[in-house]
Amino acid sequence: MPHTRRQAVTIKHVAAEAGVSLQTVSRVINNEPNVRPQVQERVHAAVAKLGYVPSLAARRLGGSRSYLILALNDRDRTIDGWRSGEGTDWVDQMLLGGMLKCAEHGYRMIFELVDTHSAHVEREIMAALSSLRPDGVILTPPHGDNPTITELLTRQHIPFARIGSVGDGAGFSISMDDAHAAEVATAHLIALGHRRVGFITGSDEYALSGARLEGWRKAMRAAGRDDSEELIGRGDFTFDSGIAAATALVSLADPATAIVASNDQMALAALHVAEARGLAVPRDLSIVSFDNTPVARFSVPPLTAIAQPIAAMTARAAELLIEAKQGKPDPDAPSVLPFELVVRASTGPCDG
Amino acid sequence: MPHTRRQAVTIKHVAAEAGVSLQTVSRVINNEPNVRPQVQERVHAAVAKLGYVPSLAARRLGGSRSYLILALNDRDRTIDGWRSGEGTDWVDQMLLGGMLKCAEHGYRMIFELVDTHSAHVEREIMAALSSLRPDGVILTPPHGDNPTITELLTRQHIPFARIGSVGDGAGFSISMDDAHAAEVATAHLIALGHRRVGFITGSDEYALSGARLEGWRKAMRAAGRDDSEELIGRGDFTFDSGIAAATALVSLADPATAIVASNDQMALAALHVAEARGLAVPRDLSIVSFDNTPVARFSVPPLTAIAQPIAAMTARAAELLIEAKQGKPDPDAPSVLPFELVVRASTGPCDG
DNA sequence: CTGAAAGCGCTAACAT
DNA sequence: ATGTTAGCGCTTTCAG
Repeated sequence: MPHTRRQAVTIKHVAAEAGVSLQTVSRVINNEPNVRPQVQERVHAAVAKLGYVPSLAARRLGGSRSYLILALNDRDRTIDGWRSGEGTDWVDQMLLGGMLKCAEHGYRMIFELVDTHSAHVEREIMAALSSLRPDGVILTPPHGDNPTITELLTRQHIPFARIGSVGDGAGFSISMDDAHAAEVATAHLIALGHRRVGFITGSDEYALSGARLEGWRKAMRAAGRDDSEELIGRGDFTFDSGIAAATALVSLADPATAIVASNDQMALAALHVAEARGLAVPRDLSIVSFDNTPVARFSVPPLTAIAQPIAAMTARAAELLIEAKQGKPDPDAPSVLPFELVVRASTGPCDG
Repeated sequence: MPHTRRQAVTIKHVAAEAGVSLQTVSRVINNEPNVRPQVQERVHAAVAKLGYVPSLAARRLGGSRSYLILALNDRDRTIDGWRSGEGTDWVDQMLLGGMLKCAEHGYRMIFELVDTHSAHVEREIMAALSSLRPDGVILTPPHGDNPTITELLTRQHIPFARIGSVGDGAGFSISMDDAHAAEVATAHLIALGHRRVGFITGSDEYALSGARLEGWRKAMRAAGRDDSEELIGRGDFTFDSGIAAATALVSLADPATAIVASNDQMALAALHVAEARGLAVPRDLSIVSFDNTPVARFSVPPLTAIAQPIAAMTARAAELLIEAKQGKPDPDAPSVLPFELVVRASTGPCDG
């Protein structure tokens, strides 16, 4: 095995080639001021000629930046999604938005799974922070709502972005308007003539669950419809909880003719309940879901759904974190990105 | 902004706490010999007490290992998959297998997109190598079959693994038995009574495309069936190419009653052609696909498919690369991992 | 079995 | 506007 310890071409080689000092090369590659255009030119030429690319490790060790953004996802949920092979593409959309945005700025995104529920969250995260020293951290739901995590990051003075977490507090809040999305979904059903629109909530562990419920309430009230508790099914994002909630909603004395489910899995459960009960979708029961994961388009019928801008949110998160390290002032408002209601075949006029 | 340059707890602190030299701590955390159990004990205690975790950057800079495995995927194909939102979960399965295996060994997997077709592949890859100095590289199809890439890595003396690339040559070859899988898929159809089984190939850019075709041939011949050119549709993994190929196969004077498609997209195209022609699936046309991405289970009818062990292959790749750095001898045979034929509703008895 | 010294490639702080 | 110096936190030599 050859000596792989030494790097082929280092800043020294570039400095020699351009006939300047190390420092000047460093200044040029970091776009710092106080270098004459002519010297810049020469350095750039040397860089190109030698194919020089700075060592991430050396930059991190010598300087105050690591050029690393750490994305933290929930371990169990993520692994379950992967194992199921059902195409929950949260991670893919994050990579699409986050990795590409990082690359634009010469940063890299590193992906890590941590267990929100574990007593060792702190230790797990501290280990990642110590090892990597990332310039910023992206928290995905439900991590952004976990005070143990946000406080740890605050204490460590590491900038972080909370995706899908709407409360204010430390860190950038990046979300879509969940309440408004639920309102739009519900209004869509009301406009189709539905009077009894049920709602299936997500897990309380997620702040957005409450926001979505509020949106449904607002739309129902605005239309003068009943928004009493019996129309609210308590779910936790799992298929099974969707079955229970949907069953209750269609079993009411005055049953729901439409359901808004807080994610695709629970909407699929509603579809399943409809079939078991001999209810045609959308004729007898209309369904709208949240998330718009790939299954939404392949179910029978395909689901009308609220699409979350996951890629856009992650890209924005990366951007804010990178700018924060560059000393740009924080934005004065939370970033709220546009969602989309994708209308498919699971919603139709009320038959009742 | 506080001074974030200094690490909270370094090897020095551990050494002081344990009353030994830096070196001894280093030996202990790297499981090197020549440390008395008693001293090890003390060091471990100090590590635990202080919550010490070594800095990746410093390890890479000081030593000869980076504890980084770089996974290289095809840029266009990957981004298209993400944007389409159709749930191609190649990347997820890679992360499932690769990230978790890396984590087991204290390594990290970094994910990077490079454009196989670009004239700048070399530059793109060299940039990643210079910046990261990974201990190993995982090439996914079609990178493993691209000599520009494999030669570059060989020249740089960086261990690499080729996933889904069967030729021998430098680097670990990790694959499933594509030929045998095609044979099993074809035999499944023959056993159902099909005589005219068509085959839709993948792009020639992928070595596995040829292997799959050979498997089909072998099964057809073994059963005494016609394996002439007219039963072979040339595809390139795209939906459109699948439409053309499937159309030709069902339009033969003696039409195919079953089709093996080299991926799910082309199988969906065959499904589409069947519907347009008024052919019921599986009654009039049976279809088997390769890949078993999430769409395969959500199509109507769901597709019988060959499932690739992507997670297992990536895990194996990571394992071999890590062992290579640790000086373990290379395995004498390529790693061939088991595939699975998942039987769903798109295949049935021949009606002809 | 253990320790001391040197240096990895870069940036920060301080000259000039 | 540029160069010099001193580390960053670790591993690799080399001495004991």
